[in-house]
Amino acid sequence: MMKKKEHKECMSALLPIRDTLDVIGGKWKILILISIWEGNKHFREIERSIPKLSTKVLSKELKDMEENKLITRTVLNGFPVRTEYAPTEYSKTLKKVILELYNWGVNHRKKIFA
Amino acid sequence: MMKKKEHKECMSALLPIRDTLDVIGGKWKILILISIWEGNKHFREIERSIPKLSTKVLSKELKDMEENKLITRTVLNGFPVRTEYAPTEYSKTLKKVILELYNWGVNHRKKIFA
DNA sequence: ATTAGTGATTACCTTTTGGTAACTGATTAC
DNA sequence: GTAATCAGTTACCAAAAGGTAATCACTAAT
Repeated sequence: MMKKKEHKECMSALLPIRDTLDVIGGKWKILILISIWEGNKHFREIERSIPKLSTKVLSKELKDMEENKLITRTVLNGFPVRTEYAPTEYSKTLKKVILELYNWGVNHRKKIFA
Repeated sequence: MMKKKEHKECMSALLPIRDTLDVIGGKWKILILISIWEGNKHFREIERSIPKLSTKVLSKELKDMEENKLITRTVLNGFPVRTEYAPTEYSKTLKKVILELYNWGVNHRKKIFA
């Protein structure tokens, strides 16, 4: 009988972390969220507030964020059809997380470029 | 003269967040870090502790993590050349961040699948 | 010399992601 | 009817990420 090599499995409890990273990870999601928090409401407004962000990606990300209940989408009838995006109360629960990411990042820059 | 459409720019202060996500984002980095925190020291050990992780990706991620001072790499001479990976004290500063990601993720699962 | 184990690297291919630009459809001002 | 604006969508292509398998260098036992 071969003795099986020992190594510790460590996959449990990883799903929630993965979930969070799916929601706020990637290049644009936090930027878009912050843009909306800052008061940008309309598609073009958000688009213009984030250099290099394409309509295609914005469109996709907004859908994701709506599914994740971070924003609401309301279509207003009238002169040029306008859509209003607004942050949910729930989205604010991310502020603590984002602050942690920010703080660690600030410190890390110091550490790495020291 | 056209009046320029107003929209709030919001790019400042985003770099540190991006930095943090570069360090811990992606599919594998947190898993690898946790594996090493759990006590796995050697390449094969880490590899086997994380199903579906390929040598190529592990190799790349370990390099990144060394650059970011999250782990140390020591080559030990002797019967089959062994390399030991160990977590740095500095890596532990990530625990708070990861805990926040975890907590938010747990709550988010409840929110979304409710 | 051959075989085996460890820690990788490389070449090759597939999948995913992202960017560009054109286009739709609605409405209103001219 | 023409142009312009808003909110997207679609088709097409390019770049990045990821997976598989083969290979390499080193050592040690046989």
